[in-house]
Amino acid sequence: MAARRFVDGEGPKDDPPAAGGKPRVRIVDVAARAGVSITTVSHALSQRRPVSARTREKVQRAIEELSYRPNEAARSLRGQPTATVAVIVPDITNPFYPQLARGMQDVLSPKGYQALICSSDAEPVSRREIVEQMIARRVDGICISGYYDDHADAEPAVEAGVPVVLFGHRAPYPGISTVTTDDVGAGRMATEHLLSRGHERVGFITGRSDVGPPADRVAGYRAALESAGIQVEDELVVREPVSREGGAAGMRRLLALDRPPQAVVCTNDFVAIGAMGEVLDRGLDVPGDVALIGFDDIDAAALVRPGLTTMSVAIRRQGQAAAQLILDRIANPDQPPQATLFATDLVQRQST
Amino acid sequence: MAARRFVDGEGPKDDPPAAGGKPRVRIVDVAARAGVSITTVSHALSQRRPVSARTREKVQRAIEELSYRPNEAARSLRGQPTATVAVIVPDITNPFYPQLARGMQDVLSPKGYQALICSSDAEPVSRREIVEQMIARRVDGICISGYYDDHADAEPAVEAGVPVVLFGHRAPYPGISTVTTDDVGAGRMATEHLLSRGHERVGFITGRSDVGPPADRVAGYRAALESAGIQVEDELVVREPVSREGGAAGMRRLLALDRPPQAVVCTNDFVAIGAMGEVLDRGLDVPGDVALIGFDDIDAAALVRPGLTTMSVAIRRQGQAAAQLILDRIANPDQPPQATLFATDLVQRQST
DNA sequence: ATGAAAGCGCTAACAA
DNA sequence: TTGTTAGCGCTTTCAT
Repeated sequence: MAARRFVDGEGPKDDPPAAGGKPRVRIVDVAARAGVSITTVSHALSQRRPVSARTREKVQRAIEELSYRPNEAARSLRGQPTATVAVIVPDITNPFYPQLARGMQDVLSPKGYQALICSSDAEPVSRREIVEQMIARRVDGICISGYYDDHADAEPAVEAGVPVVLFGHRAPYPGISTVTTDDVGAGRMATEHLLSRGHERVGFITGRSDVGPPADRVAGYRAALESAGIQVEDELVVREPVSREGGAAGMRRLLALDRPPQAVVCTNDFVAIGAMGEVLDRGLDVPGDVALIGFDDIDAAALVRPGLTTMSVAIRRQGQAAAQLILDRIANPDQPPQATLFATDLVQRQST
Repeated sequence: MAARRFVDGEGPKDDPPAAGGKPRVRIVDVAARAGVSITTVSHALSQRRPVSARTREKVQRAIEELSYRPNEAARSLRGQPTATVAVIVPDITNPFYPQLARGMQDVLSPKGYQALICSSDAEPVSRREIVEQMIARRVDGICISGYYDDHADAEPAVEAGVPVVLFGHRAPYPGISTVTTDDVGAGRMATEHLLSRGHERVGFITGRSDVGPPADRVAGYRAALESAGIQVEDELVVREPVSREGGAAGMRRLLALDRPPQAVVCTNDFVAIGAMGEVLDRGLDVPGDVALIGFDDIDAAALVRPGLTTMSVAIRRQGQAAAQLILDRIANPDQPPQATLFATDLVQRQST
């Protein structure tokens, strides 16, 4: 599907300011126009020292007439804060992260801060590289999300004295605040929900990693079964890629067992939706033959039919908390780092 | 204007770097450690003038030992490009835009550019404000997406000589390149698909706006009907909010007609999924009783059952094109702006 | 092949 | 209340 592409009408010399654009208006230009010194312009802007009403008025007008806008590079070179916070995510197309970013904006924007969202998905720029770049760009704070328990990438920020929040990390670390979901609790709650619906054989489709949220959720699952006096059977816990296809594959393996489970916990909603598809494709019923529960409450969880019961991680609220943590540390750098743990909510739909 | 960026009493304090973080390593530190001048360090880094192998070696080592990283603010103050491109989107939680951003990264990242994604959803920061802020931050290019045919917000960038691409705009404008979907063609193709399946009464659930993609898609729908010699009936075109709820509401209205349509075009996938839910909730069949087609091919379109037939806008590829356009103009600022029009693809699933 | 020094545009200490 | 001026850390002539 090649795009049809055509050159814009005419116009070799349509625009007089052919290339490059006009040279930018500087503070001296404003000062000259207003008939004052650059210091006065600077202070009229920052309000950091008294400026007579009449002078401020003149400066204001000059600024508008010239469309002046201070050069941020020069400002931050002088040590001014940039009023920006970097939000580093591993994959912008994973709907989880935009929600996180939105939550942060909920808090940052009213305070005059701009969130710069950086996605590290596209090589060759590594996450650490982005962190260092953001420090070099003088952001006032950094939120790093996505990989588990790896604070190495946050170190440059700590060293540079830039407030950092690690998202999804459990281990607090000197100088680093964390915001985390209680995944063990979530795994337990999901499993208990299934048990309470009368299912005794409960399976679990998880990822291939031994750490991070997927592993914690399995731990919660095991704990719930043990509390209920049910033997944990290894064959009921299958590992597959964390994706829709992985969910389908996992469900195929579970259904192929001699005694397949009546209910399955899936490590996230994509996996659950894939698993659901597999069940429905076989002419089986959800939740009649197999009940399903996922994690995250992505948009699609409410969109599929039957609606997917899921553990909601309130990601947006977590984003808000992360932003607040960063703001707090910007305001008070001496404050010790904090670890915030978020509980999850069961969102009951039709799949259980 | 942009003078005050902080809400009263909020924002970064003006106190000195009281705690946290060693002072940053500067180029002089590297020079001292390597026993050379800062000029040499600079050139060892930029390769802009020959440096003896031995000297470069020394400088390299000093840089590593000190973890030196050039201050970007100082660089861009000297007029250096920042190797960053701003991607401004209206709503980061709309899955359309992350795909766009990802497409841009596909192209930007291998060239060493970093995409800074800014979402304007959170008030009070307006889109224009973000554009100006990005210019002040000296990005090398800006991609603005989301609102229709409003190039006002792009003007500051044009004036500043910063390459801009407008996404989703049809009207080329002096100094501005555009990337657009052929929405009229898409509306026509969707409608023709339905007609070719034997449906004669085809409805349309659209948004409330008279401009932009939704309106264009309706125009294509009308054109297709006319080409087929079918009378366009106004009652078959209903306007509702562009959302899942809107889709359900629109479908209710269509089903309440004396002669309801056998097939319905929905202005996007959310609307279509809402409409689908309404049909299924009544015990009717999709596509047996009502065939449905949407636009955009969001993730959920493949996830729902029956799978939603939809017009795919290849958003990621459009992002790539937009990025390439920006890169081209960075490389050659005198080049006239271009307008790129993207055709759409029919993605056939089970809803038609 | 290497250095010294002049700014880039801004803020703030110091003067008036 | 306002102005003068010294840098912030870097790149880049212009010398050597």
